[in-house]
Amino acid sequence: MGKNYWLIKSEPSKYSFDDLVRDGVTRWDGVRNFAARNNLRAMSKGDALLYYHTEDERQVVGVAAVAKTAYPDPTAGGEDFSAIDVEPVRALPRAVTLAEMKQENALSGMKLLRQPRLSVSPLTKDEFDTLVKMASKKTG
DNA sequence: GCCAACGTTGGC
DNA sequence: GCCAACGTTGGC
Repeated sequence: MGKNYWLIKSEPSKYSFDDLVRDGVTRWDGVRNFAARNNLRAMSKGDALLYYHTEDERQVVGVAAVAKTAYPDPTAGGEDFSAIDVEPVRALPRAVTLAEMKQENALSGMKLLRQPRLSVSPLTKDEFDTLVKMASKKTG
C-alpha cells in the first residue's frame, strides 16, 4: 500500500508548525468531529501531512508525518475519539496561502476548500504534489 | 427518525 | 466583529 496524504489544521497561536519542530513529536488530540476522527483512524504510519495554519495566517507552512497511528484520545473523557502522534518533516520553502490555493485549478477539488471547518481532511497525491510544487515557486 | 435550534468554526 | 456553513443535540 502506498502512503496516503492528509491536511491537518492548527491555530498557530495555540500550536504552530514551529512548535512541532521544537517538540520533535506531538500528540494530535482534541479532535471532536466524527469525520475528522475517522480520517485520523484511516491514517497509516508514515502518511504525509500538510500543516495548515488557520486564524489570520490561512496558509500551509510545512510537511509533517504520522509517527503513530490512531489510539484512544486521553483527553476525550471516555468518549470514542482518537489521537495520533505527529512528527515534523520539513518546513516548506515558502508558505502557500489559502488565496493561492483557491486560484489553482489543480486544487479545485481539495477538501479544505469545500469544507474549511473539517480539521483533518484527505488529500490526493496530486493535490499534495501540486501544493509542494507551489511552495517551491515564487508568488506569481 | 426528522427537523429545528443551537454552538462552534473559520473566512472575510 | 460579523456572518455563513456545518455538525450536533434534543424535542417531538
